[in-house]
Amino acid sequence: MSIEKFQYIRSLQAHEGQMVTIKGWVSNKRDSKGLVFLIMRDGSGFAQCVVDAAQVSEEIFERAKRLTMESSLSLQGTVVKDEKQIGGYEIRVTDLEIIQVAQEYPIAKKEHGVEFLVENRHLWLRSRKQWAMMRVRNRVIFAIHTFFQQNDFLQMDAPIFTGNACEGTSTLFETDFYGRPAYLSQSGQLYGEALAMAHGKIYTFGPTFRAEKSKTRRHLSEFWMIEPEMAFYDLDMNMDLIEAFLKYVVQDVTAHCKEELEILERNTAFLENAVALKFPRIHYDDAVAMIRGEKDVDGKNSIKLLEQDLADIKARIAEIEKEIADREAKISGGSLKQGEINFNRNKIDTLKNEVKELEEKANNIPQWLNSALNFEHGNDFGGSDETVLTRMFNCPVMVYNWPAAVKAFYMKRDPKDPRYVKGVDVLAPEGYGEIVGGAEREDNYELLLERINHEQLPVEAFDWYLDLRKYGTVPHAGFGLGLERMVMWISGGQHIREAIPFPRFYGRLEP
RNA sequence: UCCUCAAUAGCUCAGCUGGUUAGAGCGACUGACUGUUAAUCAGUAGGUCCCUGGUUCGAGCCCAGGUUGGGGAGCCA
Repeated sequence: MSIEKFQYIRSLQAHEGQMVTIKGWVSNKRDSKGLVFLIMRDGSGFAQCVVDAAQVSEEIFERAKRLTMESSLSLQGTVVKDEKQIGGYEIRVTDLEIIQVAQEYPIAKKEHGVEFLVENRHLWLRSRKQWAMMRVRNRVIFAIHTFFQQNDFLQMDAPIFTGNACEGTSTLFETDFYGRPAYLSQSGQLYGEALAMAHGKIYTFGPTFRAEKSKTRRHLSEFWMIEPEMAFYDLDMNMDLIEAFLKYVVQDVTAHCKEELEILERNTAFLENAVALKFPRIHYDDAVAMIRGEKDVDGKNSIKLLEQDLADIKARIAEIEKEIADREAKISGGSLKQGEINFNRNKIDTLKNEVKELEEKANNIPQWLNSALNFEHGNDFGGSDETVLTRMFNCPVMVYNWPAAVKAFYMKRDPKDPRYVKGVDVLAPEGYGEIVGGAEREDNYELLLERINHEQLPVEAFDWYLDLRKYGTVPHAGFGLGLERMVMWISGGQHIREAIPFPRFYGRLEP
């Protein structure tokens, strides 16, 4: 594009040795008598810009000195290669215009608490890790569209206002629709099925809403879901598609977001290995046996692994506590310089936080163990059961053929054993939980009607949906992917609220 | 809704067994320093100890109730 008369940090490489104009913000600053080091960010990346009193006029040097964190400016300078720098290049400044000297910026370089950061989400988004996370999200979205478009899927949108609860289970947000109650959609799937009967292969990509009072790092009240629906697909084809799709997205993101994943300190070797493996497909019955520890996988036992994890965490806590005590002894020893004392204090702060998190984990594991050991065949998996199961694998696992009682009415019965439905859940490794839920749909009018009645759902609300089984019904299948959970897994983040620009969850409506 | 942990300076935290005027680091501000990578060094300002009630000669600390937040369960992507 030739609209801009300035350059972006991302493209500095192409301008080595040349004069460039950069417009952006001060993300950090260090100065001494004759030098000011500005870490500039311009949205495309970060770069150190050096203002040398010997090289610029007194006025320009004074301007550089006046800059505060997050001040906005435009500067010119020469691009110089410097391996030590973030992007590999730095800028020797020759001219500098201040756009605004920012007021005291609330987000400091030091660690902050979660609540403070979420409260300042509109500013937090500027910091390096959040910047990287949003770029990963962007690439995930792009890869999803690319995959489906290249495979002849049409993107079609489902409505957000709905008159009925599609699954009737989860809690819905109620709104007023011209005097009638309407609900914010919790899935576009039923509409996706109608669209698949018109276009063959489609996918929806839109926001969904769940009024669950969940307070965990895996839940949001508003999140984005991708729901493909394919005519003439059965469960096996569905699973083939899910596997190919997930692998494509992961490979595309790891190939195109190297810098971002590095900033996020993501272990990409794990991801690359995960998508090189064939995703295990496990029958529900086998999964239950594995969770209970009755069935080993490659010599690994779920219960023993969990017990080992607990022991490891406890050992780690003891280790950290010893380090904290050592550092405290050093500080009170009195022979340290101020700088060393500060360094040790900061280190102790970080270590204490780590202990806090480990202790929370250690508190939860016994409950998880209990839940795994006493898991009853026929139940749905809880969050901890998923973790217990996926802990044994280094890639996503697919659990298929679920007990009909715990799954939605629209899932097709397995003709070989009608106690089960042809549904599949894909569980991400490393504790990220369920990222995909899918199924072959019930395509028989009578059986579907029977299920709707059995679940005591209002039949009249499903008239149009039942129509799909009257006018040329065909076998079909589809699935739903939670965008933020996918972003979380790929980026290795700790909390789903970091995977969406402005998270909405229980108790959080601003900013 | 349940279990569990927490709330002290703008931020992250310390504050011992209940005892006089509540501390540190970071950030901000002033100054020193030619290459820093969370720079360093000296100094200055900055407090409704979440709220209400109680116990006590005396409460940041103990008790009761509440509010807000973290983690988990349930539910789910």
